[in-house]
Amino acid sequence: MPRVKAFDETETLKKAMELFWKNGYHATSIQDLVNHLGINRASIYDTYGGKKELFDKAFALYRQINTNKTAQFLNNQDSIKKGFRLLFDMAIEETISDIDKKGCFVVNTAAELIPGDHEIKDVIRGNHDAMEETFYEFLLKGEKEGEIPPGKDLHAIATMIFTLFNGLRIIAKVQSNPEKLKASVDAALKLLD
Amino acid sequence: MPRVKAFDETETLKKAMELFWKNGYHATSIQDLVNHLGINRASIYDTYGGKKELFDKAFALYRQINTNKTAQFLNNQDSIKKGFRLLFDMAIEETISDIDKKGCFVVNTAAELIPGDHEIKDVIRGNHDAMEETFYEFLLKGEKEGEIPPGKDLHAIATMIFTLFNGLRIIAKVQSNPEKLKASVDAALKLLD
DNA sequence: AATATTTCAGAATGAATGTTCTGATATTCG
DNA sequence: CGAATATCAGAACATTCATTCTGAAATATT
Repeated sequence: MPRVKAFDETETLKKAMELFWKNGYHATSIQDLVNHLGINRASIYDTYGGKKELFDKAFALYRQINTNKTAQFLNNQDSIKKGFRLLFDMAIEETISDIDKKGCFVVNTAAELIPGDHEIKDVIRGNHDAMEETFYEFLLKGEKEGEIPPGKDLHAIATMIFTLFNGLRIIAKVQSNPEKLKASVDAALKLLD
Repeated sequence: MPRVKAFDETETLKKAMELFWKNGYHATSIQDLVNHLGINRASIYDTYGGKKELFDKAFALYRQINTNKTAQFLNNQDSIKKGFRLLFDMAIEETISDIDKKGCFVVNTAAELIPGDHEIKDVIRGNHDAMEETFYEFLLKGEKEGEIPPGKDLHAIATMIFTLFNGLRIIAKVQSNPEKLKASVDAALKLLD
């Protein structure tokens, strides 16, 4: 019977994710992947297909981890305003303290591969919709529980918060002062008063 | 005496700008440039240096055009809120109606070349600072003229508006419904009431 | 007309790219 | 053990890449 698979497929995929996340699709070569994944060149092709297939799988893994983590984090928050502030502060700190300045993989990919890649647009829009829905549900909960006064356009606010979130991930790649960004988040969250 | 230069250096640079803007740095090859600029391969090297030098010059041209255009536009606006709304609506429409979905060259470049390119970060931060200062001055004028009530943290609001602006340029690459984004801008501008 | 310089088309170069192949080694199960 | 499969190192391949070179044609000034 066969020799069993020696490396953890998901674990190795995570390494590929890190590399694509950091350098983007085009600037990551198969040789880079061979060097960092720790598995053989042929095994990459056997296990994941080609470079594009590997990227797609790594990108899907990121989205899954990211959306789950965000939804789960917000679900554990009592206060809506505090919850958003914490979520944003974490994102800011994450990018600013990251030596690699990876930012957000989804944002990076949208910027790099649209319009060149024809299928990625729908994938990313799906991710956006899911994130925005999470934000909206969270806002709705705040309205029901009385933390957010009634009568606000929560859909528009959810879109605006998500858009701001995307902007932060870009700006944080360049901005070294987290306090500046946090102050802008505070300003935005006044909309919930 | 010599044959005089036959092509307009800036005009050709604009074509290079369009190409890099659309496809990014890595996905644009010298061959692509030869095809689109309409000048000879050797002339590219003679006139602009190599690929990276050409990119840097094209990127600088974009930033110059863009910051000037923005400052000039805001200076011609009477109402602060209307001015921002118009600016944002224009940016949204520009990206959504663009077949090439180029978005914003600065945002794209930040996403693609940070952290790989060591010098681009400072260049982009400089651009951010200039844009944010323009926004702040515009807000300050609104406060002085009484359109914006006093006591607001205009620096934080300028950062927040600029961050939102960046987010819009990314989201608009994926979002086909401009009204959704405009509604989120309206929500954000309530901060100025 | 003679000269100097630009621009040209396209070949040449050498390195890097993604992908496939070869053959050896390791490991599992019957 | 023997058969089957995974993994390996590294060669092989065809393509693309950025860059440089060659030599001819075009155009300006003297």
